[in-house]
Amino acid sequence: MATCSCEINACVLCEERLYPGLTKEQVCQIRERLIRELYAPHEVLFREGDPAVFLFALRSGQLKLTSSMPDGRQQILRIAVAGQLLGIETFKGQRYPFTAEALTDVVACKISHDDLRQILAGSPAIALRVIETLSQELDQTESLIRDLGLKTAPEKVSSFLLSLIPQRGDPGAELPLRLSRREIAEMLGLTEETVSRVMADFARKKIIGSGKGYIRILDRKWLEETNGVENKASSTERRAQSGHS
Amino acid sequence: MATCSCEINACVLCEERLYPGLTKEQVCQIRERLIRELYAPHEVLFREGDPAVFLFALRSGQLKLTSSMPDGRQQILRIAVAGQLLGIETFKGQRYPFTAEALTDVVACKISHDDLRQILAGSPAIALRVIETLSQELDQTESLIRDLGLKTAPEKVSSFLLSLIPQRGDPGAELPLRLSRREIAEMLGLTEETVSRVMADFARKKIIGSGKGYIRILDRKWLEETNGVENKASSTERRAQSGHS
DNA sequence: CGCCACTTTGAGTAGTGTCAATGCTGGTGG
DNA sequence: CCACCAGCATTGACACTACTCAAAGTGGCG
Repeated sequence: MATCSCEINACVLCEERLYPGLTKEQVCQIRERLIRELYAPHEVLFREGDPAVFLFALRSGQLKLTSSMPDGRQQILRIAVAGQLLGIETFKGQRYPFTAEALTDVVACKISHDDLRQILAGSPAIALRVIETLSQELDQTESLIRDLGLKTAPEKVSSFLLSLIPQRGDPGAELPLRLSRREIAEMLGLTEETVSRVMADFARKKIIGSGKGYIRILDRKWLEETNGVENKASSTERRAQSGHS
Repeated sequence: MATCSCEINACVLCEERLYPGLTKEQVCQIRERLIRELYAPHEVLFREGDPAVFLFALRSGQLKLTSSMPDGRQQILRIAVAGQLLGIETFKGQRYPFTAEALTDVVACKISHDDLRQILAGSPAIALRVIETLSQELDQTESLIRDLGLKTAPEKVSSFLLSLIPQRGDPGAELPLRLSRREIAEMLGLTEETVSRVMADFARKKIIGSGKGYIRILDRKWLEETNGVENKASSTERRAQSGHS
C-alpha cells in the first residue's frame, strides 16, 4: 500500500495492482485526483443535462439512473451496483444523459474526465479495467432492452423478481426491496397500478409473499418456467421467424 | 503511411496516428493481427450463444444486432454503423449475447480478444479510442431503452425516423431504408401491423413520403415537436413528479 | 390525531396486439 | 409473354392488455 495522503483503497480505479509500472509517488498522484464522496438515499449525484465534468466510480450502495421526458414520464435505465462506473457515456459527450440518484447510502469516487484521460493514457491496466466494466454495463443495458421490448407485464415483473435473487442465497429468504412500486414501474416501462396488480395476483397465487420493504419468493420454479404467464400456449409457436438465407 | 504488407488503413483500430510511440514495424505487427472480411446482406457474422473469439470493427455498411427468446420473439438491440465495435460485450464473457447480421454489404475487421488485449496493453491511444466508441454505444443503447420504456407507438416510430437523418445532410433528401416493417417493429417493440399503420398515418398527414426502400422526411419539425402525437395536451402536465427530499 | 406518501382496488377505455383477407412486387418456370 | 408463387406491406374487425382516472386503504411520523 502506497504511503501517501490519500485514503482511498478499494474502488475500481484505486487498487495498487492496477499501476504495475509506476512508482509509489506516481500512484499517489493519481489517487489524489480522486475525490471520495458520501451520499444518502434520495440524494442526487448529478442530473440529466448537467454539464458532465466528473466520472463516478461506485464503491458501495446502489444508484438508479433515470431519464425523463419533458412531460414527466420517467424511465430507469439501470440500477448501478458497486464496482460500476457512471457517466462514462459522456466521455465524448458534453452533458450527462441521465440523472443518478442514490437508493441506499452510497460511497463513490469521482474524478474529472480530463484527469481520467491522463490516467488512462498512462496506465493501460486501468484502461483495460474500464473497458471491462463498460462492456458489462453495455451487456446489462442490452438485457433491459430485451425485457422492455419483448415481454408482457407479468413477464416483466417476473424477470424483475428473479433478478432480485442473489447468486448464492437462501432460496426462500426474505429479499430486501428498496424500490417502490413506482420505481419498479419506471424500470419495466409499466405503471404503478399495473405493477401493483401483477404483484397482488402473484401473491394470491402464492407465488410470492410480500411485506413492507421486502419480498419472499415462494415458487421460484413457477416464475422461471412460466415467465409469469399462466397459459402461453396460444401465443407461442406462432411467431417462428423466417430466417433469411 | 507505414510500408508493410497490410492493406488496412481506415478502421477504428488501424489509423496510424493511434500509434504515436511505435515504430512502423510495430504498427505493422499490430495491423497484421487484423483480418479484413466482407459480408453480403443477410450474412451472419456470428450468432447469439456462439463462443466469443473475435471482436469486430465495422468499417462500412450496417449491421443489426438481435436477441431472441425461445418462442421466437426477436428484439433488435441496435443497428451498428461504421466505426463501431461489435462483441466488446464479451470482453469478459464467453459467448456472444446477440446475433450480428449484415443489412448491407459490409466490410469489417476482426481481431481475437487475446490479440486485442495485447494491443490495448501496449497502446493507450487505442484503448482511449475503444473507450470512446464503447461509451457511444452505451449511450445509443440507453436511448433505445428510453424509446422502448416510455414512448407510445407513434412516438417510437417518430424517433426512429428522426434517427435516420444523417448529421450533415440534405434535410429533404431521400433516406435509404434498409429495414423491413418487421425489422422496424422488432427494434421498437411493436408489431409489423402497428408500424405499418403509423407510417401510413404519417404519410396521410404528409409528414413523410415513402417509397420502396427509401423514405423522405417532409416535415421534420412536426416530428421533433409533437414526437409523433397529435394532441398531447391531456397527457401532459399530469405526471409531474414529486421529487424526493 | 391528522397528514403524507405509498399502495391497493375498481371501472372504463385507449391503444396495440391478433387474426384474417387483400394488395403489391419481383422472381421463376411454363 | 404470361401465370403463378413467395414475401412484404396494407387494411379491417375484433379482443384484450395495460393505462387512466378516481377512491379508499395502510402505515409512519410530527
